[in-house]
Amino acid sequence: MSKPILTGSQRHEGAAPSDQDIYDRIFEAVLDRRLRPGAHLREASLAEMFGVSRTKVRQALGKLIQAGIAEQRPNRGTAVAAPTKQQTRELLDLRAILEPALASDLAQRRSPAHLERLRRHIAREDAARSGEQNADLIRLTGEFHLLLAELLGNGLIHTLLTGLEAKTCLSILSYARPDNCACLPHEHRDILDAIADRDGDRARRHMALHLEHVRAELDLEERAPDVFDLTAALAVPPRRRAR
Amino acid sequence: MSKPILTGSQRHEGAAPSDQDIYDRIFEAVLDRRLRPGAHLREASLAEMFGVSRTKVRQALGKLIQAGIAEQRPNRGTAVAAPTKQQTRELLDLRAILEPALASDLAQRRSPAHLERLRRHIAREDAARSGEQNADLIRLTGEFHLLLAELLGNGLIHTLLTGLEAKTCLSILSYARPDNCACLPHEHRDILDAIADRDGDRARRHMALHLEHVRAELDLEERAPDVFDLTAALAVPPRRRAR
DNA sequence: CTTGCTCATTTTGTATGCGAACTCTGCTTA
DNA sequence: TAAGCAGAGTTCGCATACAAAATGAGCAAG
Repeated sequence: MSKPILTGSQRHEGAAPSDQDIYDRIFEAVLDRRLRPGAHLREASLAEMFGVSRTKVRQALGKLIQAGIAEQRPNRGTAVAAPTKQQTRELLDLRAILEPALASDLAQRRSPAHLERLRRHIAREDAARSGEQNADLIRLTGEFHLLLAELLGNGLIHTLLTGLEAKTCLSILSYARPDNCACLPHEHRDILDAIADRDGDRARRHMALHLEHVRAELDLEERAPDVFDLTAALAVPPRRRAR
Repeated sequence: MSKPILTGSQRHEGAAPSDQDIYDRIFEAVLDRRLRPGAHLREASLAEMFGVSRTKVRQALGKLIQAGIAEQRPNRGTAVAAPTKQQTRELLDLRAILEPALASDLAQRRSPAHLERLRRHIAREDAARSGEQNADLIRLTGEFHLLLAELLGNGLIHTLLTGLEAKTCLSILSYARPDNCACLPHEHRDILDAIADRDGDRARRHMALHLEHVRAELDLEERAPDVFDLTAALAVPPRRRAR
């Protein structure tokens, strides 16, 4: 029964974190790619880290499972979800439907304040890219998509997209090709320019193209697992564990 | 400590229901509009009904809250969510983005088996309509939209749409105009016909039109609540309680 | 050297108990 | 008559306790 390692909520230093706080902390860790697919979420460890009982941790884990961020195997605990290739395709299909439409909508109803926030965001992306701050860059490129939803003012879509972004992180960690480069630097800017011009169709096309490139950087082929040579089959583990 | 009133899971008569079973039961009740917005979900009652402890009920409620189907007020328990007009507009905006695209996609890749299932479903809708089985009709018209997602074979979208459908039920119960008629009978058939013709654009347009009609049947105006006459303000309660 | 078994340890799943917050009812007081 | 207060009763929030299941180590047998 040692002191909690992590501080409580953001508000009061001494307040016990709520289950939502625990949920958010784990969620953020997934977004920042510090938690990899398959990572085991042991209840006792989390309870000690946050300074609460397992009951609260369990509620947070239940919500993560509900959101598709974590997976539960009976009597074997909870782990960060490891999406299949099929699930990854479904995820990208959904984003390909949603986000081009969002970009188009925003282009048509944007305000100068919207534009200013988008410009500031892309400036931060550029700064992180030139400064070689890779962790920041990864986070910022994800948040660009969330910013579009936020500027649209639709909280439901923003929440939905936040979950999709987290799942996308897990898919990327699972299936990124070894030679993957980060997002092409100009793609977010192309979308911004189209929005600035109030050109909905162009914004839609650039977003669709951008998402296609994300997909192209993943290896989503369903290879036939007809390998009887155990050594060859198991020599290269499919990136489950943390390095 | 009486015997559970509701039977356990669908599988084994004597098995204790899991939290997912409890979640599903409440979810179905929302879809069937037997649970109205604001209905109180008392933990002890549910625990007794399902023959489990409050702990499991609490997990199910936590997931319902996460899904946006239930709302929690601190120290005052959990209730079925009562969406605001703003949330209802956001919900319909999202469906207006998603579902026309789904209809279009399905039209382009449909198989004869798909068509057969859609036809059978609409036949059941017609039967319920002519037989005056209103409860069945309401359920079936909702399930039509889920069937499209199911036929597309995208489990993520199907899950998403199931949640949106439940929220739509809650919005309809909250804001349906008093003179609302049910869905126009031909609209689902129009969508089916366009899919049968592999006409993606027509399917998209009919779905968009259908969703606009759903929205038109709701009263989503934000009236200024500047009413100081309490009698007039409270004489017509905004349909919270069960009739 | 491998395979199969047993037992201690760890981890999860569920129920129960206790304290805190809220609601409701009835009494007091102006 | 209406407002305010106090008490009991109810319901929720959380931690703890205990039972069931799985993991891993160690040992014995083939």
